[in-house]
Amino acid sequence: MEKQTITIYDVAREAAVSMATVSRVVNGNPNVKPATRKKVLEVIDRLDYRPNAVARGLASKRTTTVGVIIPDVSNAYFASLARGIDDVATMYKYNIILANSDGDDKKEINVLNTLLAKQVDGVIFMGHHLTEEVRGEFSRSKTPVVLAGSIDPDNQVGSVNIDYREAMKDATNALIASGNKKVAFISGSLLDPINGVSRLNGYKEALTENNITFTEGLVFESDYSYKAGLALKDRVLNSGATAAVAADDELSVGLLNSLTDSGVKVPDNFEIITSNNSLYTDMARPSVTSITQPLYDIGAVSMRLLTKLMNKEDIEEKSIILPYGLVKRGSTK
Amino acid sequence: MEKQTITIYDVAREAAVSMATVSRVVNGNPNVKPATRKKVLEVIDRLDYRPNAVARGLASKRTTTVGVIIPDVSNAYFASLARGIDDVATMYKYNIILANSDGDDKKEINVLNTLLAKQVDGVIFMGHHLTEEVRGEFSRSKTPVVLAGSIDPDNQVGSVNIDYREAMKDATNALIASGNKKVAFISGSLLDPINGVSRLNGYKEALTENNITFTEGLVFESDYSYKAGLALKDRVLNSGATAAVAADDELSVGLLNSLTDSGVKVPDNFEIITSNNSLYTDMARPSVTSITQPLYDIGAVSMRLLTKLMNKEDIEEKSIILPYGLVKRGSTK
DNA sequence: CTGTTAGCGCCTTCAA
DNA sequence: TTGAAGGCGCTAACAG
Repeated sequence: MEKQTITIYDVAREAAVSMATVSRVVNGNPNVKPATRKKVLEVIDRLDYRPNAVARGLASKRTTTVGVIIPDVSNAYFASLARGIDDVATMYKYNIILANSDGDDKKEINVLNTLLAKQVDGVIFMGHHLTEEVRGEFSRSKTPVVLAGSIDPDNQVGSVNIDYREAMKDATNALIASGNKKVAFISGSLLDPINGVSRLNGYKEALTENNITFTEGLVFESDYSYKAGLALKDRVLNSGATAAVAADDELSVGLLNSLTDSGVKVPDNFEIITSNNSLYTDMARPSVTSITQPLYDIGAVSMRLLTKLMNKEDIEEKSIILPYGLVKRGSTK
Repeated sequence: MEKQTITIYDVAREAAVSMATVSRVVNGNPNVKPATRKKVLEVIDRLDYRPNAVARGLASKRTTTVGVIIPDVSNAYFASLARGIDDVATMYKYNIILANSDGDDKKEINVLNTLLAKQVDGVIFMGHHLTEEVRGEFSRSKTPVVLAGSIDPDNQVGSVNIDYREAMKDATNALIASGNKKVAFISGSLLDPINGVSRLNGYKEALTENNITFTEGLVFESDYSYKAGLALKDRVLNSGATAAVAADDELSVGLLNSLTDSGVKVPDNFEIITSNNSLYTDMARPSVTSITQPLYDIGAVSMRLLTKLMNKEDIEEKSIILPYGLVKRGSTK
């Protein structure tokens, strides 16, 4: 037989009070006489009573769990965000349902729907782009949403990011300042606004400021992976580039290693600046100069923003921009 | 006002059938005449009805969500496991509530309790050790549990691992075979059975087979981090060791880099074999020879095992051991 | 193949 | 400060 689950009703009977009273002490409602509270608490302890959160969720319409849609937890960038999210969630007594989407539109929609079916109180979305369909679901649902490390061109939902455009501009300028005339721009899909709009524009602005003509041939659309970086070497060298700004660390280290392994000296003959300042940049030899992003904080602040939204608090600004930096390492002169 | 949530009752009314019938089509019960099924489906579509999973959970006593307790998602090793877990969970229509514990006993207990309060159908636990308290909760609860990449000395719950002892023995033997007389053993806390029992025993066995006397001075208890690896260099060199087997990749690369940076040639003057074959081992220069563990699979198989447990299927063997390997890279001769 | 009827365990007015 | 009663939205026998 199933172990008899003990309910609020059992506690009420044993303590000789009503369910309502038990409910009150369980939920910390102050309107209970200390004496009865104590009595109830004792019975709860004796019976080892555990409130059923599902029943509570049904009755109260709050589940204290939020959905987190992430492209891939095993990617260091997103994993850092996720850690920040969970820590703040825990702090505010929420749990997170984590779901990997691989950045795939269909999966995102599916996952979002099951999350909403499970009545999550809020959703944090990470992804390289937002399809119309996903945005449609967001706006038709009453559930608050925050984008973490992801751009929303329309700015309809909350979001937390750094200024990718400025950061990329700074990185490009730094490379130009050290004498590079041809700086390659390497990113993931340019269809993603974070690359095709924010970062690419920052890159172009730097060129313009330095009177350098933009060339399509120096733009490389790739994959956020170490392998993709390894594979990029020849194309990059053939383009005549003597430096590169890249949107991903694994990608950058891949490029760096294949360059080094084939005899190209970094930074003497080729310089690299990457974007995420993950552990990879520090481990590589030479280590990689990088834009620094407060990844953990982006996650943490996103979750904090979401708690406010769920709480229907007034929000000054739904689109939060966090500061970035640039840390110089061995891959630049 | 809140957007009026539409329920199974609304659909029943509009389709002129009973709630039971609607429930049947929603749940794919075959006992419904195709015509009525079609009719109901149309109404569902027209009303944009979404079943409420919380209510379903309360009524059916199944939430189709499992709890995953993880020390730290931003650690590459655990993140890989987590990805395997989520993929298989999705495959079987489950979602995962992910909770970071930092390997802290208190947090583990807390998290486990809220997970159980939320009526998860099962739990996957990852952690370096299992406290008595946690094991107590496991056994007193009816909820199935599987340990992923974690040892249970008592073997009371399901688990999926590799044979850490044999793997470490092989690695140590390889180092001895290439001429090293003094091989350092570097791991996390020796209080964790995976280190203090499995791995250390494998290391000792290798020594014994080669008539080498075990020395406490060659055992280094450290932290699973890059920094800890960097900090270990002097102590390791002072011990007279000419090689090391290590239990963690970040740790290993830290040691490797601080060795290289201070002029010690790897592998000529010092050899290293690490344990997890993460991307770090491939990115490092020289790259690091490693035991290969099917991390993703450990996660995936754990979740698969859990589905069987939740389904009350007969299990041949609750403790699954997956194969490991050894991949030679630049850190060994 | 379909409908009726009880709950699942808890919260939340509304009275007392 | 406490209790009674009515749901929350859905599933699960059990009839028919």
